[in-house]
Amino acid sequence: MLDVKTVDAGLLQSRYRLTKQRAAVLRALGDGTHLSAETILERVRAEMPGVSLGTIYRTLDILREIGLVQVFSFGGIAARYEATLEKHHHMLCTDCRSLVNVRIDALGEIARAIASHEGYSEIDFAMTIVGRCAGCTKRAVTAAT
Amino acid sequence: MLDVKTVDAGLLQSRYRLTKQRAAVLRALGDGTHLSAETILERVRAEMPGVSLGTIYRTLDILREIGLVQVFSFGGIAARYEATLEKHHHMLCTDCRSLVNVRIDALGEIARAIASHEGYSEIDFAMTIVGRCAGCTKRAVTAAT
DNA sequence: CTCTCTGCAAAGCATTTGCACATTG
DNA sequence: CAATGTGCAAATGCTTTGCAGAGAG
Repeated sequence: MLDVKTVDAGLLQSRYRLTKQRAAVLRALGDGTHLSAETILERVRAEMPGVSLGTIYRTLDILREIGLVQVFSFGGIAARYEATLEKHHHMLCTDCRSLVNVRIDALGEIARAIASHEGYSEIDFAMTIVGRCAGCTKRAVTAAT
Repeated sequence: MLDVKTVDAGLLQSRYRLTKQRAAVLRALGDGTHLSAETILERVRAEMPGVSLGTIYRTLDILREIGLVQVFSFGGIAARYEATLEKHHHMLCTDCRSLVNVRIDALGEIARAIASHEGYSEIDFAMTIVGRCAGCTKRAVTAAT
């Protein structure tokens, strides 16, 4: 989890302030990963009622901008937010929609080689593996019997 | 481009009919790739006014279901549709939002290894490289001078 | 004649935005 | 005080859906 110092430093470097709402969003993100804006709102409201969804989105966008949170969005599913500094990829279950982080170190080299070959600059890349997780696979097999 | 035989066979295998509208959607997709539903609508209406956006979406969904079109969707951008049977990945320009296909054969093995290690079944995977294309990079550099 | 398809318009969902007021440094 | 942040509600953009009539086998 991100500590307050890192966050504060990040915000201050830009012109942003560390308000109660923003701190609450970070706290909400802290102990869980891959939360939707809606879920984050619920968590934040638990300790600070009256916070609006708009503020959640605005905060998440700032945090993404300064690099403290990463966003995962994939066809039609509401975006999921995660407070982390580590580059990683995702594995998504098509049944239960659970999301798991995976590190795939080999990708960086591959992606950069392809991108620079095509003249692309300021590269980022994201790999998403889509399938049926172990739990859902077992459930599906059992149900079929 | 997909020929009518392939399409018709695909549709007939399921309970779907090859209507004029569906044929028009396929024709619209044929010579261009990565079209949004809105663009497809324009093209279809050029030869068949009165077609509705709902029909476009319904058709695209059927074509995806039977495997004749692939959908690319990425955070906040309208989905792009492409009529192709070949597995591939994408490179997206953050400035002009152009989309380019890339084949990265090495990924299959990597993805399958990771997925099966975690117990995932029925795997698919998608890599998206995000950056600034050659054209936009040049333009940005020129603008900065 | 039955089943599938279509256009239309309305609804849905996630996200963004305008505005007046509150808060911060 | 000047700049930034907030809640609220309305607006947006993309996509889906219900329905009644049209078309296909």
